[in-house]
Amino acid sequence: MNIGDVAQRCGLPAKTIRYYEDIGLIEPLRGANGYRRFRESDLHKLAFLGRARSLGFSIEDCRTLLTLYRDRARASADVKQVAQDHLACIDRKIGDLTQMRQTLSHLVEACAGDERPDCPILADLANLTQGQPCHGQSN
Amino acid sequence: MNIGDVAQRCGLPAKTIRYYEDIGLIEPLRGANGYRRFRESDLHKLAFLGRARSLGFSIEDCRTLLTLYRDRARASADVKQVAQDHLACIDRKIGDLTQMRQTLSHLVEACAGDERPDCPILADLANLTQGQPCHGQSN
DNA sequence: CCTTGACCCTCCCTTTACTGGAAGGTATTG
DNA sequence: CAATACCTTCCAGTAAAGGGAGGGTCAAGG
Repeated sequence: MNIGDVAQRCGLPAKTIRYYEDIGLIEPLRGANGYRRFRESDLHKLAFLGRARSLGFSIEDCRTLLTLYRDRARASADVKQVAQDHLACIDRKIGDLTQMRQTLSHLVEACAGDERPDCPILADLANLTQGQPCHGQSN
Repeated sequence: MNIGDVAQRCGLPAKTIRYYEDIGLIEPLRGANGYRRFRESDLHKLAFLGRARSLGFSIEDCRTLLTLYRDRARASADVKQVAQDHLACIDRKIGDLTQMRQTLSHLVEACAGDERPDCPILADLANLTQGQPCHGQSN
């Protein structure tokens, strides 16, 4: 299989597949013409990677997960650890974003949004010493 | 004021302040020795930037917001638009992360986390065609 | 006067996970 | 045999800085 077909089948852009080879996540064979030749196992790995990435795992996490996947003697605890760490990371991000969202939505609601220049959003950005908003805790 | 004092006062690393000058967000003066010399107005701008960045605005948004801030003839509608777009962006991110979180937390809960190799997390990553998880909708 | 240490300067590399494009080789189709 | 659609590598760029090298400057102390 050439890269185009693989891209089609696993839903990853060809560029990304080449990149994954570059960084050593996959090792497709090469034909006499220099084209990459993908086996089913490569396709499988790429699907694994695509799925892991879509769950937000970093490339390094993906590398670890692939290794664990290949390792028949793995402990599921190791996999779980990776996933839990990532979950914690996601929770942190959600928390940060939720904070921002709250502050921002208050400000947006308070803004008239007309032709006049007065704007509580700008006022908030301008007046506050970092980390001390006027309506609660900031970040 | 030298960059160190400014960094102290506005809570941004000196590196970041230099970077903001590089990309044209601020224009501190220069002393005869080549050192940057910051006015109060620069400090003010930097505080503004720090606050805007902490709310998750992109650098380009910050540039726009600073321009609007400086423009006494602005319409608050323009500011509101920027903020609303950003809010929508945040909501999208929260949505994506929440999706991931849900799938991932299910998987983590289902994983024994012991020394045995069997792992529903790996099974999920390996078995699924992209976008079709076994327990509901994926992404 | 000289040195020491704390500043400051610029410049370049690194990060994450790709994406885009140029320049060129190959395979297929008409 | 040409056009088109593949494929190849390499280089550059993205966001928003962070790290560190190599070197200039400033204030204080001996």
